[in-house]
Amino acid sequence: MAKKTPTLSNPNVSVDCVVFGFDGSDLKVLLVERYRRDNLDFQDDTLVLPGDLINNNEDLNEAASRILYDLTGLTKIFLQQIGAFGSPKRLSKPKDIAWLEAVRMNPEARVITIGYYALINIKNYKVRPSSFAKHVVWRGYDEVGELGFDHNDILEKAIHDLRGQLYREPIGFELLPNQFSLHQLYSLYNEIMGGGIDRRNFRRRILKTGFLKETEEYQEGVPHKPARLYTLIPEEFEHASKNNFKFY
Amino acid sequence: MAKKTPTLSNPNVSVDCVVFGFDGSDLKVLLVERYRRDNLDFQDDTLVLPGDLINNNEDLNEAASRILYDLTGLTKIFLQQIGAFGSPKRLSKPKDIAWLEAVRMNPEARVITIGYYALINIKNYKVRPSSFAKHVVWRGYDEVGELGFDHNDILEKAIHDLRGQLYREPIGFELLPNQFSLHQLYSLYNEIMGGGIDRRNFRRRILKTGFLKETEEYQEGVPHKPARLYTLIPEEFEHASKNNFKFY
DNA sequence: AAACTTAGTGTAAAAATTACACTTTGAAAA
DNA sequence: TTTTCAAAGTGTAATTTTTACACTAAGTTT
Repeated sequence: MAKKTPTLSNPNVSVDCVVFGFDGSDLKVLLVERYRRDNLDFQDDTLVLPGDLINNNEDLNEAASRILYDLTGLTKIFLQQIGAFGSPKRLSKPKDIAWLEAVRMNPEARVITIGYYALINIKNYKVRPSSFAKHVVWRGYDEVGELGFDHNDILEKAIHDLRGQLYREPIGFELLPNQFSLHQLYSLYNEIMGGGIDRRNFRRRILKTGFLKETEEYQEGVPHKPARLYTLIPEEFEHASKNNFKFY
Repeated sequence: MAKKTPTLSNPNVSVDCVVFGFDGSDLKVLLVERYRRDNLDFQDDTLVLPGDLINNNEDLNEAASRILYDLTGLTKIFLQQIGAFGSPKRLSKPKDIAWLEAVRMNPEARVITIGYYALINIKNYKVRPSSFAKHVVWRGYDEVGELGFDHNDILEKAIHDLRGQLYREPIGFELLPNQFSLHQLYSLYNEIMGGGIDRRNFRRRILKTGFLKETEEYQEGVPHKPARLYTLIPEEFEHASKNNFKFY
């Protein structure tokens, strides 16, 4: 049996990323059409989370960063590990098997995957002229249908952890532009949490935390009273992130 | 190169368990002396968390359960995954390398490990007459020194997650006998949280949750007023576990 | 019988949370 | 230029939750 050229990638461990974006009103997830590395025309029109086998010399977070860089061209993305998914049956749907056989060197290998979620500002994202590019799609969180592999499980865990973390750490700003209105921030929280947050109380609370600074800038081009824009004060933000701070 | 007999275990993925126990006043962790599977006299007197490579046909939780069963003889242990640890350098201390070379089929293999924590009632645990037995030791959480591999990182993440979970889910009863006094429960919470909980307020709050039922039993053999014993009401407990309940 | 140890109970003050409605501002339409 | 529209922005009272804190009760040991 001719030995294939050695690869750096580890056949047993992959990383999959749930990339959340926010367009001002809806929480979105970045999905890719399953494709074939050496034949971009091959596809089985199944949507999956972006992911890849890890390389043997690379840390798990590095692998996730690499995947996100390939996908978006962005570096320094907010990343959070959500755990390992390792059911022996996680790759056993017929279409999944067919895809693995078409693409992987060891299609029968046991693969456990490490899930991550990432938060990115959707405006910073541009389709890259990379191999991924034409297969990428944003989907509203509520419109994500059945994904390949066990990726619906990973997505579910991601939203669960995101919600939990949003409650007690001041994350979520990664999803917004550098300057944002309180309404944008409110919409973000309200959307991720599934609604029900009082607008006025939210405003009071978030200002009381002290990690927002008002700027002298205002919204432009809106057909109503323009809202003041705010920025994050990084030091206060960091401080609040420790000391098991509870925001909401 | 002669091929070794095929093994079921996957060379790239392991599971390590932080086993917490409670003796009534101190939080303890179960550690094992690093040993050699085929030569129990071999040991390098380094303490590590109990763990093992996973088998290819086994789920991650199953692997953790298997390890805990081998170690304690207990089944149905409360288990919580805390995530994957995958630094390429995690097995690179000289002593770690020496041990791997003595024990593993592929000592140079990249191994990522999935961490778990487990809660067990220390009274139910008896040293098993197994290969593990003579290498097992309970250590007070505060007295755990330097462990092999990256196991101090895993321990740290475990206590962090345990504390977080204790705040918002009614776990921790696994560490106590079936019937327990409120003082025992209080001590447990106070110890895990690192102190500072008001005894009277704790009592009021935990009773208000409604998942404790008072029994007609009392402590015996204590040199003071005996405390009433309580049990958990499983249904209420389950109900509270969902609905992102916040206890403390 | 006295001393000791832990069990068990209540309340008042402070802080946090909730619910809720009207005025302001700028752009667009009439 | 006036009117309309849409979102920005602001305050308070009632309720609930949290906190801090000290004494009495009951059983065992001396």
